[in-house]
Amino acid sequence: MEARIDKIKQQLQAQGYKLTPQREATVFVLLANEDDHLSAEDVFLLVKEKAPEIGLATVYRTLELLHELHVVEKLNFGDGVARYDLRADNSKHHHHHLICTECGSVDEIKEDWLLPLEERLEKEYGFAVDDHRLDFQGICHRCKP
Amino acid sequence: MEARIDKIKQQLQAQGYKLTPQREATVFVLLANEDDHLSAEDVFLLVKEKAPEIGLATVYRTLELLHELHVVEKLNFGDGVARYDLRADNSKHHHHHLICTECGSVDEIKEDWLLPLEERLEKEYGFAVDDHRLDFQGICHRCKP
DNA sequence: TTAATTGCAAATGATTTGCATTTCT
DNA sequence: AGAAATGCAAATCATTTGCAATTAA
Repeated sequence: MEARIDKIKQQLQAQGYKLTPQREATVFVLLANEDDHLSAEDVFLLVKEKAPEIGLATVYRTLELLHELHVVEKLNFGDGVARYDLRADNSKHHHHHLICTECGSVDEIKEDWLLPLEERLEKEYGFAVDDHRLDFQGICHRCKP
Repeated sequence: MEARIDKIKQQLQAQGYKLTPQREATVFVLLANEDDHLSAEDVFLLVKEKAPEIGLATVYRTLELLHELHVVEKLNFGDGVARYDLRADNSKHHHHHLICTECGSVDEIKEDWLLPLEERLEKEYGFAVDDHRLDFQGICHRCKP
C-alpha cells in the first residue's frame, strides 16, 4: 500500500506537478476504497473527514489530473455522475464490470478476457485497439434466488 | 423501413402510450440516422426541420420513453452528453462500438461476440447476464497510417 | 522567489420538472 | 370526456472556471 502511494506520488512529481496535502489525501482515499466506484462527491466527503478544508473543485481537479496521468479510470454507469476507479498496478486495461440491476452493486473482473477479440478486431476491421470497456448488466450471485 | 416504424408505433400503442406527431417525427429521425449516435440536441434539431414547433423537453421525454421500451439504447461516451442509438430489430443486446481516438468516429459491430464469455460468467461468477456493453478505443482503419 | 495550486463563489451546460394548455383515443 | 402529452420557462444538478490568496519546490 505504501508502495502504491509512493508510486503515484512519483508519477505526479515526475510530470512536474506539486504534491499538495489535498492531492495526497485524495490519493489516499482512492487507495483505501479501491473496490468501490466513487463519484467526485463521494471522494470529496471522504477526504473532508481527514482534511476538512478541501474544496469540491479541488477534488474535481485532482481526479481529472489523475485521470490524465492514467492513474484512475473515469467511468459512467449512466446514473448521471462520473465515477473514478484506481487503475490496477500492472494492467493497462480497464476492468470488466458486473453491474447488478437488482441491488446496484458493481463487481469487477480483474482478468482480461478480450485479447482474442482484439486480435480479431485488428484483422477483420483494421482497428488498432488501445483500450476497451466491458460491462455486463444482470443479476449478481447475491441476489439470485 | 416502413415495417420498422410500424413496429415501433405498435410497441408504443401496445403499452397504452399515445402516438403523437412529435413521437412519430422523433422515431422517423432515429430511423433515418440509424448509423449515427445522436444526442438529444441533435435529434431535436433534426426533428425541428420537419416539425418546427417541437420542444426540446418533448424530445428528452420521448427518448427516455423509447429507452424504457428498449427501442433505443442510451449511451455515454464520456463527452458529457447522452447519445441514443436505435436497437437492432432482432438482437436483444447492445452493439459493440469502435471509438476512434483520432477522428472521433464511432463504428458498430453488429455481431454478438460475447456469448461464450457470458456463459463463463454465469458458471464462474454466478452472474446472470441480461445485457452488456462493449466499447473499444483505438485507431480506426481510416486513420491508420 | 514564483509558478502552480487552492478555495470560494459564480458560471455553465445538460437534463428535468411544474403547470397551464392542447391533443390523442 | 378525460387522461396523456406538449411547450415553455424555471429549476436542478454535476461539473467547470475566474480570481485573489496561499503554498510547494
